[in-house]
Amino acid sequence: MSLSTKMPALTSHDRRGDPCLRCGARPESVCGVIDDCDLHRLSAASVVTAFDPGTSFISEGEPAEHFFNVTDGHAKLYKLLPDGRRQIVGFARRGDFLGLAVSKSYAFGAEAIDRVRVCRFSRRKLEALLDDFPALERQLLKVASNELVVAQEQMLLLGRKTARERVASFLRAREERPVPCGDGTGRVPLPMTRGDIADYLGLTLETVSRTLSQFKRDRLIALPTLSEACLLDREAVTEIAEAAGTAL
Amino acid sequence: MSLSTKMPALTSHDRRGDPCLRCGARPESVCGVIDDCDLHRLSAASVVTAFDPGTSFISEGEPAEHFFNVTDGHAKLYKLLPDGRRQIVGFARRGDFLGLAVSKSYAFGAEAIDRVRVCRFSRRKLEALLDDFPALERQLLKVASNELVVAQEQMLLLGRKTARERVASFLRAREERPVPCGDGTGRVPLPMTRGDIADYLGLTLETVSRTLSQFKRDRLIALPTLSEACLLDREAVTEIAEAAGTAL
DNA sequence: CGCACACTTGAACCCCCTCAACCCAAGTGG
DNA sequence: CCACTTGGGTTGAGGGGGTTCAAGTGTGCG
Repeated sequence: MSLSTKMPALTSHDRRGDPCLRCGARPESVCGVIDDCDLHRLSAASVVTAFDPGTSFISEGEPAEHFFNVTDGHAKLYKLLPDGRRQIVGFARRGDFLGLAVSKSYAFGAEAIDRVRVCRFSRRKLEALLDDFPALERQLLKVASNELVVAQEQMLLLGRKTARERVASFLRAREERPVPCGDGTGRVPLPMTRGDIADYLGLTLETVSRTLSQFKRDRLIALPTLSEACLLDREAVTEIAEAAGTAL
Repeated sequence: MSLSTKMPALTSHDRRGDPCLRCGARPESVCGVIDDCDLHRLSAASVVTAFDPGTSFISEGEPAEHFFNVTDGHAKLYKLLPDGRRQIVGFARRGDFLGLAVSKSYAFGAEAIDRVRVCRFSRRKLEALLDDFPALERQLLKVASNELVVAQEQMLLLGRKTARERVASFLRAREERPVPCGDGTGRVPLPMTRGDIADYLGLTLETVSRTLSQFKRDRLIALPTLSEACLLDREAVTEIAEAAGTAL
């Protein structure tokens, strides 16, 4: 990748050579609020790293020395109980910022699902960046607020929804916006395992599997491969997810 | 509505009479980061309001025009499903900032438990304050991050803990720091009803009641009144909450 | 191919929910 | 002062949704 990028000797203000400038994650990430001409500050503060599938790159409870910006791949974020019970608190994809939980130690662990690429910032350097770019800080506040809303929605799911409703909600939430599945039905990539989905929805993997099979039998979805679902009847799935049919 | 609510005549520059200066919530709230001499900017932007018990002062889905800073009392924050199922996503007390979820509409409803007093800010005025006081913005980011950590802990509770573990976790989390109960055992104020606790923990009120009774029978807690618990055996309750005894 | 791992499917069980009765304290009004 | 109401809380019996345990069935990759 790095070969043949004919770069004129790097000056602090580089014209087109800055890696952040070409980063595919930039438009979907907090970096988007930084002007092109300031991007070199970002790239100077960050280290690009990649993790193989299954690699755990954040450990719950460890000192939080780094922040991560995911530029490619998927990761699961989880919390554990001493006896091994696991709750996945979120999945991170391109553009997601990890480590927002500004405290002494990480509030959750993170493990790569497929091959994950990240920009890593040290705590110190990120704080310096925040001082210099108020827009970045405001963007982080916005991101954190949105995460909070998502987390509250998940609490409703975990506390009050049935298995059917949870799985339907999950499918709707992970549906990709731009890419419909064949004839306009929603395409849902599922890079994680059924067990991961179960630990995200507060169910067992058997219940997730059974419910997906049920949806398939009812022609609500199709499962062309293990790692992809198609919403054949978006309307119906949405209704189940929002528990709309059971009202009254 | 109520008697004798004489609001101190508010001038934009009050010398020592600034209500924010005397506000008991200030040290526990985001306002704490504002210098004394700038406090008048805060009080000028806010309107003090009180709500009777049972009053709903935020409705989920309504346009989010105001932010609230709770200065006294307790409120429950909740989300509803169409058929009436309810999930309480948090309880707000003195110093808590509501409406952080910066979006077009409120992500949850709020209802006063006891008599609640708040400072109300319009969205527009708050944003102006954020522009002028970067420290306030940073503090909000900190608060939001902490809320996120709490939310993730609650996801673990809702998704993976047993009823016993949930109730024990709740008691430990709501234990008041400074005021021990009599002989050093932890005092836990419970201004909310059993039904509220149940909707917070993803249980039924019967299960909450049964579990509390069980704890009482086992001499782990005492229930001197309906709205107060005492942790007689903090150690044991903590162990149950963290599922520490069940490991291996 | 063939192993390994993930997923599916089935049957029995259990924790918590549902439904229902009862208790108790605080009003309220005659 | 007591009968009645009301709202929250407790306790009990029975049932159900999801889990647990246990085989099977792909499916991807060496």
